[in-house]
Amino acid sequence: MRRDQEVGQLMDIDLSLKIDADHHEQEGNKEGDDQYTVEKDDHQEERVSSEDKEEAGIPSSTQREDDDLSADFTLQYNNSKTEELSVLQKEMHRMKEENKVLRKVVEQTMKDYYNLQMKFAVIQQNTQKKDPHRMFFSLRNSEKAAIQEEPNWAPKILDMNNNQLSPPSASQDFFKESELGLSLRLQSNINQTARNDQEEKEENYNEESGSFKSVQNRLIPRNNELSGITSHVAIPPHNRKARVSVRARCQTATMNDGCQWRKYGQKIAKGNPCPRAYYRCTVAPGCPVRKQVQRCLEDMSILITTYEGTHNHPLPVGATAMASTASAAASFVLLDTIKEAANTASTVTAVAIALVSNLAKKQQMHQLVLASVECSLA
DNA sequence: CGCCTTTGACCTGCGC
DNA sequence: GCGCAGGTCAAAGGCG
Repeated sequence: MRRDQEVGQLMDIDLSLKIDADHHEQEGNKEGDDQYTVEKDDHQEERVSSEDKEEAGIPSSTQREDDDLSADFTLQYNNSKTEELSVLQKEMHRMKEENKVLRKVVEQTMKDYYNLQMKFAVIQQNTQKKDPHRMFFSLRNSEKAAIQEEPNWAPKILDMNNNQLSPPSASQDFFKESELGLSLRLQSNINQTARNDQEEKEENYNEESGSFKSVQNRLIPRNNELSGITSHVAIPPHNRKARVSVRARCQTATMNDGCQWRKYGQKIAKGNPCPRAYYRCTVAPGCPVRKQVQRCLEDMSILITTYEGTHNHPLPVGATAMASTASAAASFVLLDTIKEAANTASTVTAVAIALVSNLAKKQQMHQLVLASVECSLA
């Protein structure tokens, strides 16, 4: 019901976008017409002025020189007006072309949205069949890929969800174009009964062990597959601290997430020569939030940041603004535990999204941030 | 001087 | 119980 409202809101947004685009086009045409009208008016005025001059019937015998000058002036005036008219007509033509392009973009966006809606419905049905507590959704901001991948897109995601790993081909297909892609997933591990028990035990074991390596191993394929943002939030069983890990391309030692951190330790983890740094939140005294930062073994440019705990203070402005994204995403889901986990992940999710946003602004889409958010058990 | 990083020691949980 | 690995503590030193 609430998701329907969200979808409805999205639809409203898209519809308004279309309306706006249409409106713009109309406005553009109207503006063009207006310009044309103005031009016609100018011409009429011009003609009227000429006629007025002719009708004025000024004596010609003694003022031939003045008449010649006046004729030259009128000729120049007409030439400049003609040039101006042609420039304006070109401008109008250009604007019409621009409107066509914009219209296509809007139509593409609408198609994209419609496809996403269909996919969401399919995913919803599948997840409800498999496990009523496992929610899953994906949002994408793209113009072409969604339509191109239409037939197999949702099943791929579901396979990825169930098997943790997905075929490499899926990764290339998923974002084969260097476009901005956003993918956000919420997943509940509570009362999981769909899969066989052994598989569940193994997965829970990996998560419960708190092993960074296990988390990392699960994340690598997923992020290779998504050249955008991947947020994966797994809700721990009751009375467990949510742990959120983020993968992002970052050249600096640590990601700026809006909070203030104090380093309190460093370790060489087994299986990764890169040292793991331990940080504690120092925004407020006694804040229990900690984070671990480590370079990815497979790709040193990727920084893996793992957050643990919930802030006992309001987030700084930068972090708060970014935090809204995951919280909004969490509102899709009714389970409070999922919301809680999303709030835990909110800052880091938002950081990744902000990074992507900045890169997009700078038109550096080929350097898309790879980010992944995952809640595992503490 | 206060805050931060570094780093070795210590604690804890888990598997065997 | 022992060993291993992850996580934390706290002293020492650096920096502004």
